[in-house]
Amino acid sequence: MKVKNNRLEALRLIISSQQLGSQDELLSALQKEGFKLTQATLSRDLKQLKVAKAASMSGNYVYVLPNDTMYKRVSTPNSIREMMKVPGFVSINFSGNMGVIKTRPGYASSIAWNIDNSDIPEIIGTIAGDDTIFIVIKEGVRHQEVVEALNDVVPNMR
Amino acid sequence: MKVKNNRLEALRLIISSQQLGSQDELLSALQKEGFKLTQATLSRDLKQLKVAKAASMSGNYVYVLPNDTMYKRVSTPNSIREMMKVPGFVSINFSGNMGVIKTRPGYASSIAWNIDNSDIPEIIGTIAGDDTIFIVIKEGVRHQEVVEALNDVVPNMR
DNA sequence: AGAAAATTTGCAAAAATATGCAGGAATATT
DNA sequence: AATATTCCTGCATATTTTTGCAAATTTTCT
Repeated sequence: MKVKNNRLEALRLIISSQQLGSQDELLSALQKEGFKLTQATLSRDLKQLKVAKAASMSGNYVYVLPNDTMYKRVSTPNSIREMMKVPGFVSINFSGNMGVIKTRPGYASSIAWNIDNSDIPEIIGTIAGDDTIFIVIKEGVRHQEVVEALNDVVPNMR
Repeated sequence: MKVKNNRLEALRLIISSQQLGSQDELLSALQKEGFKLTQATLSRDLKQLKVAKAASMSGNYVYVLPNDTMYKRVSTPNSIREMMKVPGFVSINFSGNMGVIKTRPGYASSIAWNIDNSDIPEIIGTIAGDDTIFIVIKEGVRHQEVVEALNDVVPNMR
C-alpha cells in the first residue's frame, strides 16, 4: 500500500514534469524510477488519479493532471442548436467602471480576444479567466453604451 | 468547411454541457444534432480541439475541454526521486503582509488545506489557485516567523 | 498469530481510440 | 476555367486502453 501511494505520487510528478503520450511511455518512466507494474495497473492508476490524455500543441498526445475547471458543466435548458447561435456568451453585468462577462467554461479568453482586438474606445482593457471576463470601462461612459458597442463583437448579447 | 467548423463548435457545446464517456456516445450526440460523420473523424476532431478523456468522480470516464492549466509543466533540474521528498512545494516569497507560495501544478489547494487546518496563529487566511497560494499574515509578524511556523506543515521548506 | 475481508495486481481478452491510405471536396493559383 | 494544392473524410487496420477474473498481497478483526 505504501508502494502504491508512492507510485501514484511518482506518477503525478512524472506527468507534471514531462510530456509523455502513451501508457507505455509512462510505464517506462515509472519503471526507470524502480516501480514494478504492468500497463494494466497503470491504466487503473491513471483512472484513480483522474489523469487525462489530450492532444498537445505539437500534434502529439500528452497525459495531463486533472483540475477543477475540467469538470465544470453548463446546465442548459437550451438545445445545442440554440446554444450555437450565441457562442460562449452567458451574461454581462456592471458595477461602477467594471463590467463582468460570464461565458461558458473555456470561452472567456477567446471572447476577450475578440473584444481586445476590436478597439472599442469605451473599453480600456480586459482580463479573462476560464469562464469570466473583467472589463474596465473608460470614465464617464454609460453601461448601455458599452453593451451596444459589444454587440458588434459578441452577437445576440441583447 | 463550414460544416466542419459547425461540427467542432457543436462538439465543444456537447462536451461542455453533457458528461459523455466514449467516442461512440459523442458520436451519437453529434448525429442527433444532424451531423454525419464516423468515429475516425470524431477522433480527429477531438485531437484538434484538444479534448481529453479523464476519469470522472463517479468512476466513469468523461470527455473534458482543455484549459491552459492542463499543459503547464514544471521544469525541474531535480530527479523524480528528489522531488518526492517535498511534495508539491516549490517556493515561498513575501511582500508586506502577504506571502506567496508557489507549488507544482495542482498541489496548491491541498497544501493550503494543510495550512488552514493547522491553526497557525501568524496566518490570518489563505486562498489557493492551482499552483499558487496567497497567505495573509497577521500584522506585526515577521516573515521569518511565518516560515518557521510553516515548516511543521510543509516539510523541507528551509 | 491466524482467519476473514478488502485491496491490489497480472494476465488475457474485449473495447475503445488512433492513423495510413486513397478518394473526394474545397481553395488557391495560373 | 482548368489545374494544382491543400484539406477533409471514410474505410480498414493497427495501436492503445480498459476490464473481468483469479491469484496474490495487505489490512482488519478475533
